[in-house]
Amino acid sequence: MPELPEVETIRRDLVRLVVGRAVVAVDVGWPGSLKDVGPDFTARLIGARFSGFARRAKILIAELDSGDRLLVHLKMSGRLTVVPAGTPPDKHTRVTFELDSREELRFIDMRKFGYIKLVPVGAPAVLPELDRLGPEPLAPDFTAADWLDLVAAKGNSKRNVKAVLLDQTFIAGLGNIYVDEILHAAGIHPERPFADVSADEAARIYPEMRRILLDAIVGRGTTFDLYVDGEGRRGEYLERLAVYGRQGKSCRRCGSVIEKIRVAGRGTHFCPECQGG
DNA sequence: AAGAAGTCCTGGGCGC
DNA sequence: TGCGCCCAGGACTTCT
Repeated sequence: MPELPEVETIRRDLVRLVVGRAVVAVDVGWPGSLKDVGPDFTARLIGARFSGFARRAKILIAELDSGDRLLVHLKMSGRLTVVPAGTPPDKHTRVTFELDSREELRFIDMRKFGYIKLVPVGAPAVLPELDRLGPEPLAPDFTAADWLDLVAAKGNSKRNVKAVLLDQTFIAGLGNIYVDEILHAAGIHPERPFADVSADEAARIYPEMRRILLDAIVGRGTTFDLYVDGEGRRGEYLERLAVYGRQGKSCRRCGSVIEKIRVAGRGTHFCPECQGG
């Protein structure tokens, strides 16, 4: 389940492996992966050269020298990997971009939740997928004061704190794994109503959020299930997780048994001692 | 209108 | 052994 650190890891891999490469062919094995794409999808990509890869929240933005862009959302099970041409096909390969380097950029997505959307050159500058997103937690100009302003603006929400942190329009890029990790590090129970979170507690979230996301990027992401980086390697942050997937095990900080409950429709892991019962 | 619930999808794990 | 059931979850749509 790629979240901000996993998508950022893939982005960096693709900058290294794919920028400068031209598309020589496109094979669409499952058209359902393509979103708002016309019949000219394949034709307008062939001959175009990848010029850069950006990221906004969990969305990867491939930039082509034609001015076209591809928005890629991996959702639950999506993968983007670069393999030598002729590598035996993965069962769940949905779209393959053959490159002029005798390599292939493959979009693999077992659960078919992910998508690739073509944004043609000259399209309106405001894109609905990106426009509604909240701030990037790791942006250099996103300060602790900005975070507290954000919290204050949402301060009367009756939703629990986990649901708010998962809300991409509030803060962008967090998903189920890292929200559990951040709330544990900040010592806040995931079911607490957001409106009841004190200013001190809210202030604790900011540094923990930044530290955990940065550490996870350094570790090349978390492979819990299907995630791999641009070269097909697993992320190393799994072994550093404090609570996610550790139900029944002892808390690394206090030794209490980690619990798993359901919050905001998501499996939610927390320490009853560190996070206040 | 905020917030909750339903929806999409597949494979793995479980109980019987 | 094999079948059916439930679970995983991001974010959009539908409901209350």
